[in-house]
Formats: sequence, C-alpha cells, structure tokens
Amino acid sequence: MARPNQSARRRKELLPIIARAFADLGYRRTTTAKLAGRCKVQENILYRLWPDKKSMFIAVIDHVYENSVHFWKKVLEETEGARSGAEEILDYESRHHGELGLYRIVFAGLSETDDPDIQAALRRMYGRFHRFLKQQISDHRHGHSKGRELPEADLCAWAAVGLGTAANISNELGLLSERRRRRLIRDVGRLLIEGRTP
Amino acid sequence: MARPNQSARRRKELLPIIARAFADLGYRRTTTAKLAGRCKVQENILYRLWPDKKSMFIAVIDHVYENSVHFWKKVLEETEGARSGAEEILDYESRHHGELGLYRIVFAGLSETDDPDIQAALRRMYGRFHRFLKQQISDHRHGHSKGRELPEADLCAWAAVGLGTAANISNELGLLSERRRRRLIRDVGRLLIEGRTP
DNA sequence: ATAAACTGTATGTGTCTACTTACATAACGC
DNA sequence: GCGTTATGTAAGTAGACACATACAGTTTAT
Repeated sequence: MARPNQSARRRKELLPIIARAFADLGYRRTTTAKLAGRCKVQENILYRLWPDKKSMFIAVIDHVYENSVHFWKKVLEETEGARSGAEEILDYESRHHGELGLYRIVFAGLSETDDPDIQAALRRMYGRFHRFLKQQISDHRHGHSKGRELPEADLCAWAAVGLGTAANISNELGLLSERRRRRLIRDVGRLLIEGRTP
Repeated sequence: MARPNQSARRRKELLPIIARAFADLGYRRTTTAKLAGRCKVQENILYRLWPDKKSMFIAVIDHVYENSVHFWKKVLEETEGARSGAEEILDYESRHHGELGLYRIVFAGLSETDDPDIQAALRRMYGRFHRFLKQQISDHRHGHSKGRELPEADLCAWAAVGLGTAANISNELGLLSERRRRRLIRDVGRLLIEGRTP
C-alpha cells in the first residue's frame, strides 16, 4: 500500500563509500558524522539502513572481502592457460595488492577483537580467505608435482596471508619500494607454492 | 636546590602497565582515564611524565620493541652451539610468539598511520626488526651454504615478519591451534631461511 | 628553617560522539 | 484522493574524552 523499500539498494550504493572511510580513518576515528558527510546524507539515514556503527563496519568487512575474491575469480576465469590459479593470483597480487584497502580495514578490526561480533566477522573473512588460498595451492601442487617436501598447503596458505600483510605494512610505512614489493610477493610466493624461486 | 627528578624512573615503572593497556584496548579505546586507573595514579601525573597521549603510545612502541629484542638477544647468547641464531629464534618464537603483545600494539598503531609521529615510530620499529631478522638469516645461510637458489635474505626477512603476523592473527581469531601455529612458524620459517622443511 | 622543586588529589571544561527525536515531504497501492 | 510508508532536514542529548587548573603535602640543598 505504500512506497517500496529501497534500503537494500541504498546500502549497496553507500557501502563502498563507508568502506573507504573506515580504510582511511580506522574504526574509532571514523565518526558517524564523517560517514554521513562522505555519503552526503544525514546521520539518521545511515541509522535507518544499519542499526548501529558496528553493523556498518561488519557489513564493510564482508563487502570488501567479497570484492577481493570477486576480482581474483575474474582473474582465474580470464586466463585458462599454462599457469595455475595460484600463479595467476600471485602475479595479479604482485601488481595490484592492497588497492582495495582491505588490509586497512582489517587492521582497524584487529584492534576491536574483544567485540565478539567484530571478531566473528574477521574470523569468517580470514577463514574463507585462507580456504581459498589453500585450495589454489593444493591445485597447483597437483599439477606441478615435483616430489619436493614442503610445508602443507594449509600452512603455506597462512604464510601467504602473512606475506600479503607484510607487503602491505612495509609498503604503507615506506620501507619497501614498489619494485621490491613485487619481487617479495612473486619470489616468496613461488617459494611457498612449489619450493623454488623463479 | 630541591628534590631530584624521578621522572625517568617513574616512566620506566609505568610503561609496561601502559603498554598492556594499549595492547588490550587499542589506541582509541585506551582513554587517559583508564591509563591512570591501571597505573593507580591520577591523570595529570601521566601528563607530567609525557606531554600527551600520543607520546605515551610512541614510548610504548619503542619500549615493547626493545623488550622483544632483549629476549631474543638473551636466547642468542645462552645457546652457543650447533644451531644458528636464526634457528634459535625460530624455535623460541614458535614457543613464545606474541606473548608480549607487541603485535596488538602494532595493529593499534597501523590504524593511526596518517599521524606522522606514529608512522615514524612504526617505521623505526619495523626497520630495526627487519634488519635484525635479515642479519640472522644472512648469518645462517653463510653457515649452511647449500647452494640453493632462494629469495634474498632481505625479502625472506619481510616474509618472516609476515609469518609472525599471520600466526598472531590466526591465533587471535581462534583459527589455528597452538600446535599448528608452532608448526607454521617452524616449518615455513625453515623454508624461508634455507629452502627446505625439517 | 626555608625556599624551591617534586608529587599527589580533586575537580573542572570545552569538544566530540554515537545515537535520537520531531517534523515536513514525496511516492506508491488502492 | 487517501492512507500508509519511505525519505529527507534539522536539531538535540547524555555521556565520554583529552587535557587543564588549583591547591595541599613532601622531599631535598643550603
């Protein structure tokens, strides 16, 4: 009998803007006033779309993760060829790593892990992230069985997560040039997936 | 003509308490009132020892790093034997990693990297941390020259930083058991320093 | 003893922040 | 049109926050 609810669409529109704010400012410094300002709406409009600030943040974690994986899956689809998925992703990441600001949001969240909801969101995210990488590494190894003894794919996937994190941190702090960062991801990434350097 | 200044001693006494607070709560949630409460003093006492909250945080970054390296150096001194420094530290870290809460403080800081002072403190810390690890890896490789092609020590040191970070994150989120975390650090650590698993 | 400097307690204060309320307007189904 | 519901604007509120001030007590060198 009345206007149809556009909330879902509106949430989708605003989420990237909110994600950018959290990535730029961290969790605490991102005030609801600033969020509203960036979204060019009044604060209470955000509060009609999410129950509170925390929910906005959690929605951002989910959103940014899905965005990342979306890009990777596109990379995997576009290149059916000689190289394995793991190699493709390594290559892609060595060039585009961190562009989405995911790690910034994660750092913000990791300072709030005593909140069970935020912790759960991060666990979900890292769990999926890790599973995805582990699968890629396993697939790669089946295709390139070199008979090398290597740490299990499970562990190497965690190491790959750490590799990306370290690359971001050192880059953020200006301790690693763009060129070196690429080498880091490419060379150590290769070492992790098949035990040798290119 | 009057009482000698005890500020330096007082700072030293309080810093571990302040560090624990920042590790527990992150930067923003650690209010000066909470700091004073944990230290069992009034707020203005803290303000006589440091000019502002940010300075307290930066002092904590320096303190906790020095503490970490202090422990490692002790490990290195105690065990002059068959194993290289890199191996000793790997072993030590696989057992005690994260106990000092350094990484928690670092996460808090990484959400504040647009502040030049905090960024500089983190850069200093990571720079020294990385240099220390790189040296250990280089030393190890000279002692165990296996003729393997491996990524440079420089890059492997960054990867080791990431390894520790990932171990902490997955541990914090309950995604990796104590046993698996030890294996992660031991096995991938070994892969990084000499290109093979134990 | 006394002045000078340090140490401690108690109580502001102006600003910021997450969240709310009140109310006007616009769209849609009937 | 009309009732209902979504959407927008503007202002407010209670509490928390970093930092400040005022003042009393204590320790030391002379």
